[in-house]
Amino acid sequence: MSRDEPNASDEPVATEGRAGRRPTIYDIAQKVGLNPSTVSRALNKPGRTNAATEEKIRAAAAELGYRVNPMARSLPTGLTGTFAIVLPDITNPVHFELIRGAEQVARASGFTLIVSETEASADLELETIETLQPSVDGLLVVASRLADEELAALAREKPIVAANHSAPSLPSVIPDLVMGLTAAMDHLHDLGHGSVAYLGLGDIQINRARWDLTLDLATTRGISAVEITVDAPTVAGGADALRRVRASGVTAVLAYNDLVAHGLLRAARSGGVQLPESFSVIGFDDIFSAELAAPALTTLRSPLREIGTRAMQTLIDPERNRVPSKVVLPLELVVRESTAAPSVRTR
Amino acid sequence: MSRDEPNASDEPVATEGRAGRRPTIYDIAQKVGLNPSTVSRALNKPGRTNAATEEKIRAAAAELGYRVNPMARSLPTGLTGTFAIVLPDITNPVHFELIRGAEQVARASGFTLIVSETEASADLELETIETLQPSVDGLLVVASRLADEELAALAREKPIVAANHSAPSLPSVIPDLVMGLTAAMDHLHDLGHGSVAYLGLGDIQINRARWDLTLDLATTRGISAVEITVDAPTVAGGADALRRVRASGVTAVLAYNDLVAHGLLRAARSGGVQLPESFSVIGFDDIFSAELAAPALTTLRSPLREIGTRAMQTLIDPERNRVPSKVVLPLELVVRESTAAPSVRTR
DNA sequence: CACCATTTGTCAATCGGTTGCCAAGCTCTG
DNA sequence: CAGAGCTTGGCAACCGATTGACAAATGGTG
Repeated sequence: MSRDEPNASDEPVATEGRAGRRPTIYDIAQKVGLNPSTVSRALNKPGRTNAATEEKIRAAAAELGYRVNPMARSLPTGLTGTFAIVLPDITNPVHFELIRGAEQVARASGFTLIVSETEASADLELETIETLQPSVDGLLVVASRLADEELAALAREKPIVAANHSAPSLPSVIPDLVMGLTAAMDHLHDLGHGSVAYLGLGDIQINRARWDLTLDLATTRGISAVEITVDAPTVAGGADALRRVRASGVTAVLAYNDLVAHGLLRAARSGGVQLPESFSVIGFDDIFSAELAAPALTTLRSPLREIGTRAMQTLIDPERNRVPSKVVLPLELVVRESTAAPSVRTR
Repeated sequence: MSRDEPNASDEPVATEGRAGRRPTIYDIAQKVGLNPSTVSRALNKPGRTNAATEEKIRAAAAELGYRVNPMARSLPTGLTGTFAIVLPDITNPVHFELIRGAEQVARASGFTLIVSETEASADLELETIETLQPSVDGLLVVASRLADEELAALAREKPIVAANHSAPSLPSVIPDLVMGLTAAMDHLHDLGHGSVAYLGLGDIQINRARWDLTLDLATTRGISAVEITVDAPTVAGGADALRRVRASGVTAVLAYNDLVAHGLLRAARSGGVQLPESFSVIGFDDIFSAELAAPALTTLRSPLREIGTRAMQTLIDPERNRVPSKVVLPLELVVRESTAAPSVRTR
């Protein structure tokens, strides 16, 4: 099988298009002596051509190693066979499972997935969506920083589905905050906590929803609640918040996500602060590392994978992606070691 | 701002193409009274048209909100402005930073990134690459399961760069195994270990390279070495291996990656096995959760982000992506709590 | 056997850009 | 002021598919 052209010096190898370029439907048509349009129909419109003809064409296509050129196809049809997922931060483990869920559904249906990161910037998110729109059949926006009206305007161009946050004008797939936060507050209340700090992200929609609800549920139970804002939803952001948490005097903390909780745990450990003796911590999402931490993290398990799959299914289904439906998935409390009764100092 | 068409029942809203479709260069041409080809040149060939003309065209384009249609452009040029990254498992944190590095470089150069997962299957990887090829200008394959010859054959179609594993026929970007594993073995040797188990993945290229080298370095130092194969490079795979690790009687373990190491740590903790007293563990990659584990994981820090950026740079640069260059990046040992001298049982 | 209804394949336009070639218009020089 | 040389814009072909309209072929019926 040795290639017999090692003397390639004077060959037109420089440009990418080598002589034996990809076969097209014209090549197939010529080979079987039919019109290209017949080839196109044989390959894509079942029943539109004679079974024998179709078979002959398929055989020729297989022999030539033909593959449809998605770019060429998208021009007349306006359909690209591609979806994009737009998220604030690729490296946040929360998004991995979500991406995977979306990717698997897309691929199973023959679609390709473009992934794009917005670095948690609204401007960049807008720019990204606009740039991507001509190349895709729809978009999945995760934890968007854009206002509902902006998203609604963009969605007039191509369908958009919101994942992990709620956009009233769009179909959205979100975890059941009421269910999850109720369980978390009940848990703290049962343990005897009388105060809680919510470690949040400030003024973005997804964060507002959580804090408002937390406040409601806490006061209903006679628990005092304060909000402490972190700079970023990351380990570093959580670590930075330790001083303020301690200063606040609360006995329990509800973190915006597990990364923030992890940061708090790590800062506590390296600062010699005993957890959960000094204060309890509840995370959000249940990323894979939650159970690996010390102490293992009590957290709200978000059905990330399913959020991704359901969101992508909604996007693919033209029936549903236009109406602002809302899919709410269960959010369960997973109790591990980072929560305990307050003021039971072991030393 | 209330939309005045709630009575949409008889309107042609069903089909996606609404009346006010995207503007094209023909619209711009008409608006300024010039030929579409002039518009195309004004927008893309700096200096090819009169400055005044260009300005007029740009103004019209901006006013119309024109955006080039990537699909239409790719047809005559054969260039898509898109790259794909193909990896075995999206949810492995190892790949996050790598993806992010690649994505940032791609975006900074105006390219779009497609992400595709192969579920660690060679067949699926081949299928994926072939499917994606017509849609992209090149591919980044991470920890490929394909043989070098297969990759070389595929690379004749579109450029391919290998990341995190070495493919002799392709440009590759890899961590410096010799540097890293030497440091790891020196560390174990200094601590006084006389035996080590390598927790590997079996017969794939990236794993072979590590095990062969580990074996060399161990024997040179008079350390006995055995290979223990895990089913999957995951937390579950690592947890499963605990029994075999204990049975082997080694005092130290080198894991294929941090996920496997994490699994081992977790299984040990829940099984009441004290670490690092019973045996030391060294991971690979230094994913973000390594320092969060208990005990915090000693590991080889792989420059994931930089692997991603360098690989994407190589892919973008037509000078380099054809020659099988090899970029080797430093792999450093990060000592934390999971390694200690052997047989110093604290109890 | 004439005629109509289906099936099946062909023609040609189209999607939205890019680009080689050509010609008109301009400037500059001798 | 004629001619060379350069700049600038226009024409038309082309990339690889899809699809509406139509015609040829086929089969069935009275």
